Amino acid sequence: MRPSTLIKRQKIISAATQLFFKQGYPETTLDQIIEQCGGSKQTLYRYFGDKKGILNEVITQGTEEMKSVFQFENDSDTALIKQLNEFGYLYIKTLCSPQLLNMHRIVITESRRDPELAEFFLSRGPQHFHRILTEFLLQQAEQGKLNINKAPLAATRLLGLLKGDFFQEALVGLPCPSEQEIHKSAQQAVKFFLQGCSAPD
Amino acid sequence: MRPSTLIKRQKIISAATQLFFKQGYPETTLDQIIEQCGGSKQTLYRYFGDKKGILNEVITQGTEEMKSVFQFENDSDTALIKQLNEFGYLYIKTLCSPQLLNMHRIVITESRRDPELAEFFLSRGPQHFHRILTEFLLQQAEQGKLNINKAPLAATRLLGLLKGDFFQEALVGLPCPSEQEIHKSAQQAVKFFLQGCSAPD
DNA sequence: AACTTATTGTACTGTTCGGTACAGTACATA
DNA sequence: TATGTACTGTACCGAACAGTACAATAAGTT
Repeated sequence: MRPSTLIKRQKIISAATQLFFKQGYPETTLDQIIEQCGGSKQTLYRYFGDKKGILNEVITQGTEEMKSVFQFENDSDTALIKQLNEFGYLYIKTLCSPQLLNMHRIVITESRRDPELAEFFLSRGPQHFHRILTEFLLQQAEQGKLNINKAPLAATRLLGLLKGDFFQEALVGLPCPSEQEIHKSAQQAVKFFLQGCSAPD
Repeated sequence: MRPSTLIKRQKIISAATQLFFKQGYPETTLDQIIEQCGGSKQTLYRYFGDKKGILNEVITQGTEEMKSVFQFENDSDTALIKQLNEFGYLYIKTLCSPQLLNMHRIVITESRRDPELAEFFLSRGPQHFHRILTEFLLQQAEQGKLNINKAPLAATRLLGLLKGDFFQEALVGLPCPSEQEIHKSAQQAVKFFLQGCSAPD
């Protein structure tokens, strides 16, 4: 494969990503994609087979980017609550970002036709946050800083509290919360979470 | 308006509801609706104007039904935790029912074109639960059975915990939880909630 | 340069589907 | 039984759009 081919391929994906996330998947026509990135429809079919092939690539790359959003510091000096607050903030912010909201919407719609898409998206996107949070909580519990005996369940609790405030509303198109609101909401949810953890499961 | 007209109208709505919730809104054609309930396309346009007019009616009636799902007993003898457990169970069950999931999906997709649809659906559907829970919590707090000073926020917390386990996954098409799982999940969430309430906001 | 392979642009196909036109039929009311 | 209104069935229109055919052209390779 020529290097120019790879560049072109990436251009198509970028254009498609932009359009899918702005207008939605069924609303975006192949001609629009081409108009944006140049080239010919024929090329598009050569690279991706069909329209859904493009979508798969868009979701793949989109979720890939998400993974780099957050990592817990392995710094045992930083206070637990501070780390959780930071995590909560980034979680809400990411989940309510136009990009992830649109990906969610597309997956919700298209998963009917392609159930694998849903699992793929979930495990790479939202569940990624669950995994790293679980790992962190487990580690904190082992160090005696946190009183939980089922880390995955505890992670679900915290994520639920964090999602609770805005996610459902944002998904149906209500305006996203401001930075300040996200910060405040994350802090309150974390506080509530830690209080809830004070008794055994 | 003749009585037969009302019956016919209702038949169309029922057929549309069934098809929309089974296949989705864009996937359902007007001809399919007619095939199911008899009559003519012309009648359909006479009653509802266009396809979106049918959808509005479907959402209206669908949310209306939901309101009758749950009411707190005004029985101060029944234990708080028992009432919350029952509420939690019905909340998860309703939210993860095929009917409400499909309504959610449709609203998520269509709200782009019709933002009012989202607000309409939210306030009649999901936020209805928030309202009655808030009212109940307020009442319990006044009776000194619960230590909260911001009932709406507390309601958001509990609903977040309840949603947390299954909602996001169910929305993208993963299999719905069993009765048992819902029961267990509701109980655990309620317990966590009450623990979290033990400190002031 | 000669040759091969990848790419482009344009035009086209086939189909789906919301919406309309219209002629004919049931139905209610008087 | 006469008359106007509501309904039905069928056929059609027009637009949108995924996907294809193909001839012309650019880009690599030797």
